[in-house]
Amino acid sequence: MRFATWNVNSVKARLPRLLEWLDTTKPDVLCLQETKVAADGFPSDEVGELGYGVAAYGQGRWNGVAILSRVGLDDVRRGFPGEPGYPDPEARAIGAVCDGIRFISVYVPNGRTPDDPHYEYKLRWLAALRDALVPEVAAGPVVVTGDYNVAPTDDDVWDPAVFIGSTHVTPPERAALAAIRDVGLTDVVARPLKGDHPFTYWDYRAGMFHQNKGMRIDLVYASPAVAGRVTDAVVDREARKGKGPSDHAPIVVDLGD
DNA sequence: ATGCCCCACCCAGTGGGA
Repeated sequence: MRFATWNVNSVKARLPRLLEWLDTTKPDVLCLQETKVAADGFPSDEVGELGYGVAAYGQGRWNGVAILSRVGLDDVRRGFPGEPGYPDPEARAIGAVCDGIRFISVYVPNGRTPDDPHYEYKLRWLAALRDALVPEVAAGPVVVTGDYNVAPTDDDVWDPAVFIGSTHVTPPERAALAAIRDVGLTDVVARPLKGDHPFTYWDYRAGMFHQNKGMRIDLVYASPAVAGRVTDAVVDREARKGKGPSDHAPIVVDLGD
């Protein structure tokens, strides 16, 4: 099985790139984030022509997550028990069982700045996700993947000095990630196609991609039954090139039997 | 060259992203 995660930064703006990528990469399951579209506006027909079913959770202009699968989409769940809102619920998590594995596509709140109320919201959201994952990990194979908006270590940003005082690297955010791993999930670190760091995000501005000044903030957290099947994991930086890319690259993971 | 910000709102400039 091949699965992937991709923050597409608007599924409508990215549709030509998404369809081309699906046609060449052929993942069985794709977890999407920042679809930025209500569920009834999702381009289900277009991806359906490539053989994919869709489970989408969207709210319009902001956020939005989805799972595409050509190996089934069972027991779809939007959000999770105890998920906080700001104050209303936001479309940041969707789960479904595909070929025996529960995939959960997550778009963690950005946090903005450490003194912003959105930062505290981000920490509450991560803590609630951790609690909600305990029974999921006990229930069966699970993959929790998406845009976590946290760089797990200083090696996961292009220059730690630049990020002092910023979100994405603070000890409480990293502790929240560690607490999620501690429920029994492994960080499946992808290999980079270029350079030493498997960055997944590069700012559109100032030629950051071309200088490989990126961050590893898109993560694949897998339970032991899945992590033990991983034969390859790669950041597809080719998808960050060319005309009209997302600012995030997909991560593609292959599983053996 | 991989090549120097983009998205949705909806037409103009604004808020959000990380």
